[in-house]
Amino acid sequence: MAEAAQTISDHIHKMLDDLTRAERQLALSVLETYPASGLGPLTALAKDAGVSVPTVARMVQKLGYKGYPEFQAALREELKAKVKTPIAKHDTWAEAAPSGHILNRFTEAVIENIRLTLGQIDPSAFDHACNLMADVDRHLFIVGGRITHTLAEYLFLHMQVIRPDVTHVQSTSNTWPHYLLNAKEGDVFVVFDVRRYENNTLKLAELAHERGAQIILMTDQWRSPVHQLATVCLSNRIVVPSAWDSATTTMLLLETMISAAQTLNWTQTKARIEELEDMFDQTKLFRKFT
Amino acid sequence: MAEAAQTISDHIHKMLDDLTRAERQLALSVLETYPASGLGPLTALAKDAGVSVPTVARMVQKLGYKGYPEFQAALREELKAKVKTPIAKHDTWAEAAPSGHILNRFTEAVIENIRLTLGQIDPSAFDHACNLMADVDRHLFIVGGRITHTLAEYLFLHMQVIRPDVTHVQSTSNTWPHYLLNAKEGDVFVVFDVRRYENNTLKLAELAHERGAQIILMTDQWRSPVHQLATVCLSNRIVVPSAWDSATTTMLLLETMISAAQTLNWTQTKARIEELEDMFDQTKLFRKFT
DNA sequence: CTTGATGTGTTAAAAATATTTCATAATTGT
DNA sequence: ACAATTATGAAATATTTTTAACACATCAAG
Repeated sequence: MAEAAQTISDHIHKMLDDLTRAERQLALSVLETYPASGLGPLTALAKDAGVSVPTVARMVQKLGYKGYPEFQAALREELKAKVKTPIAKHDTWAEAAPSGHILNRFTEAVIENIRLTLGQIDPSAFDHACNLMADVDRHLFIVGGRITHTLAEYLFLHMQVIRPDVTHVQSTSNTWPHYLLNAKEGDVFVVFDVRRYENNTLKLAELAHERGAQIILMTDQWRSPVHQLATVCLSNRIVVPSAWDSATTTMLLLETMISAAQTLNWTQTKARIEELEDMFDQTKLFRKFT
Repeated sequence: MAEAAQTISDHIHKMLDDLTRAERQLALSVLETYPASGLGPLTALAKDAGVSVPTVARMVQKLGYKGYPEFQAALREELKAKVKTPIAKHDTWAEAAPSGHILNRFTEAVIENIRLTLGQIDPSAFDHACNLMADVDRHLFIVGGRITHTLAEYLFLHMQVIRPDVTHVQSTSNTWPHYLLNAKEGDVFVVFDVRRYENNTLKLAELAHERGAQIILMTDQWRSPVHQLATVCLSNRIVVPSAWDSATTTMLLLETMISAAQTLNWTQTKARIEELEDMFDQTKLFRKFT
């Protein structure tokens, strides 16, 4: 199947000497705008290269493919593989473990999730979300669900240092309506909702939206119904070889947002960190030396 | 012509809201291995995405193309243009953002952390930790600190489903000595302690160790002093371009351990999941349909 | 629970694309 | 220069792919 060694374009290069005039003319045309030209219809390629239709068919057979469609399929495979970054192909992450070990399988999946998630993010929407989160004129509410409340709290802990007026609301708790009383127009809600989307979370989002609040939604690739109310919707890939979904990609995005928000608010954040450190010193919560 | 925005993938992304369920499922599949999947035959794409053939035809029309071939032609054009640009290197994760954008800088750092962390893990120690965690004859205590208690709780929520006898202890709380009363020889403590190592955590670990418990430590590359008491010590890289450290790598490792533990205990886990689902159904906590 | 509207998949017809056949042109060796 | 060989393209055929038509299923409103 012409899988001699490397890429198909290399293979064509090597074959160039064994091709006839018309075929070579065609081959060079294919290489000219590789691989796009080879992915179109045979007829178009022939016309483009200035050769006849059967010439194309004959050349791909000479290259070792059964027919033009098979040649195209090979090109697509190559393209697919190429899009994966070199780091994603790194198939053993824990070098000491076999490639089938859960450490490697799981990591592989997570890296792929990260790649896909980041690839689909709209940076301007992301920046907008960070600006909203860092805006101290707006009260910041952070809403998590049954599992995601851990992520919500992680965000809360950091935002609390970065800025004042941050509240952590747990949608599974029946106390959340009380928090909503304080929400006013222009306030910001960061809502976590991944599959097994929660009714409470949706209700909370609806009420917040009615009150004129801005919603930033952290969800999965299938997107929680909350997304219809959201100002910014960040969807994460979460599928891994496990009975549960992965929060790692969401964690990454979250930390990136924290980092961005902290930069936006740096003067204030710095002062607050110092104050916090002072308090830690006084309570002797931490060890003095590493 | 649908050349409204920039790339076709952007356009699809923007359109996502106007698409129906099956169409969205298809669109996501297209984006997954973009652009390769869209360059193959319609039939293959439909099968790949798990939707019917006409759905594909309808979606591309919704996107503004006259038919599937026109859509493909547009993809090829885009591919042709992309290859011409010399910097086709995939060193940017969020392609739409400049390489200096925090999204790319942060992700780059995290991936590097993952690579280094996984590279240094001893698989047999890792497996040993998973076995201990999955062993239902030992009570499992999960201990987190000021920030890490969120990770601890994440682990707790999942382990709680996988097996009975799991307790979440927060070292910053003054109630933890009470939990220790129940700890007996052979029990397992998963302890989270990253820099700004906490005195309370160390004390707790010491007492647990005295009582003959096994300690699994999740720490950073400099390793918490708890490591001297630990049966297994898993150290993570945590440095990122931020004022704080990253928990993403730790989250990855955690989820991998959950996945491994769940496999070890599968029969029991499965039964427990089913029971849980039943209860969810009865409480109507979740939405029935996506 | 029924109705109407919308979405979705199965099937069949239409269109396009790819392959084969064959006649002609170009090339090579004598 | 002439035959033998090989290469090439036009046209016909076969195949695949795409589109259109229809029927079933699903969901929201009354």
